[in-house]
Amino acid sequence: MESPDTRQRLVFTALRLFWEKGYGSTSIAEILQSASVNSGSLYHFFPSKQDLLLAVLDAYHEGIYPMLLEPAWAGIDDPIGKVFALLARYRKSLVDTDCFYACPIGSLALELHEPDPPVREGLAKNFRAWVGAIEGCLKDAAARLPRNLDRRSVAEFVLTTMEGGVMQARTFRDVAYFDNAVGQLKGYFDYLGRDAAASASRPTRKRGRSNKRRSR
Amino acid sequence: MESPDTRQRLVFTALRLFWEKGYGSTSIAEILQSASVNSGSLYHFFPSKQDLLLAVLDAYHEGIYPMLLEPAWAGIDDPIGKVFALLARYRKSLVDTDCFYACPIGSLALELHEPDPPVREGLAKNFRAWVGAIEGCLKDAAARLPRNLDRRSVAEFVLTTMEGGVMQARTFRDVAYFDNAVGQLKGYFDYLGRDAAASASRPTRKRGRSNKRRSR
DNA sequence: CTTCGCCTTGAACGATCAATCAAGTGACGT
DNA sequence: ACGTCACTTGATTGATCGTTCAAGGCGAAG
Repeated sequence: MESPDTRQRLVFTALRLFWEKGYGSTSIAEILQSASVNSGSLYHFFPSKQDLLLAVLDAYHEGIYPMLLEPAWAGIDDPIGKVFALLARYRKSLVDTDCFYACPIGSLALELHEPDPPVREGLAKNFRAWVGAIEGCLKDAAARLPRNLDRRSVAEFVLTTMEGGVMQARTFRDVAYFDNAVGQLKGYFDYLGRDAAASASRPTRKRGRSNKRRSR
Repeated sequence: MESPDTRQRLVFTALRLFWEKGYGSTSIAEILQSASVNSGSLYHFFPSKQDLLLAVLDAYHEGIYPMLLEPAWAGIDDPIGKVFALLARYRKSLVDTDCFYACPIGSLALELHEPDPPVREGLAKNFRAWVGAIEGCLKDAAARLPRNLDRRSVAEFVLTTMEGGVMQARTFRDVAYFDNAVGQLKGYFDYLGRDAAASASRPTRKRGRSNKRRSR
């Protein structure tokens, strides 16, 4: 495959290296060598390393649907099944890399302590897209979840579980920690499902307890 | 307070700086200046920067009970209350630092991509101690949780939730994301509590479904 | 052919990094 | 008084960092 587009090759190479080694530990020289590009070309397109990072975050964001969700959801119709199919994809990523790499955004989010607003926004944008996809599944699940359950909040919690599970699996180099996180989340969903079924068979009781989100 | 112990001053200083800026972004020179120590002294005690990191991880491990759990649990007897009191302490840390810093171990765990076994073991040891403390609470909760619920797995899930919630709160610079994670976890615990109460009033049914952990 | 502008080349720069080391200090045992 | 040794001093090292820049290639427009 020929790749005449230097800019794109740089972004993809940097994406891979940042994923594998983190942002701070990936040197410009390494990116240049991996992409077979000279420093002048890089700095022609990106004024600084941080601008390259921003381009990487954009590229990742662009790829969330076609590269992540689409393949993960191939042949899966059940909306809640889609949620766990996506988690299964991260599991595969962990297993394939001996529990080294999974979600590049999460790693970058905790590595970058700088307050640079554009970088943070790039990370946040990725998280929002991911959560939005899960939220869509939960909305599609309709009556299988409690009626007044805040779908967005639960979707954020799925991200919480995924990232926390990945962190532990990486630290212990054991995918069982990720499996446990997913298993507990599954338990939570089971409870939610039973709750929805129970209140459906007992229509419109008054007591309006429910998982409402706090104001933000 | 006088501090004649150079070694200890180095460890505490490094602990603080690693917490604030991460490991890779904290230079030896910065540690030396902050601790008012010369490089020769540092390298007298620690052969390399990584050895200093190991000492920091040890020190943090030593401090988990006296510096973290003890103050978080002061005046709290309810075991499940202790779990959420600990989470509340991380919340306070987030609020106090404008959502910059909370759990130093989690940040380091995702920053350090190196496979150095001793470092990973230092991180894992800290996680294990934390999970062990939560596990103790869950065991104390006794009948308020389903009888055959795996306490260790749920304790690991509490860590998952905390770390995932901190990651999102940091990225969005908004503690509401941490609050949501804790709120969802609370919802899960509510279900577990109701489940325990229900099966207690209906003693010893046969169907032994339950949150068993996978083999590891 | 000339000119212009995009893109590439790659040596070089100053800053900063972790780490070194020869020289020294001072408390302590003998 | 002397030797020993744990500890300190701080200049210095070589490597590596992100970044710069003068020079040149090259296709398209005039």
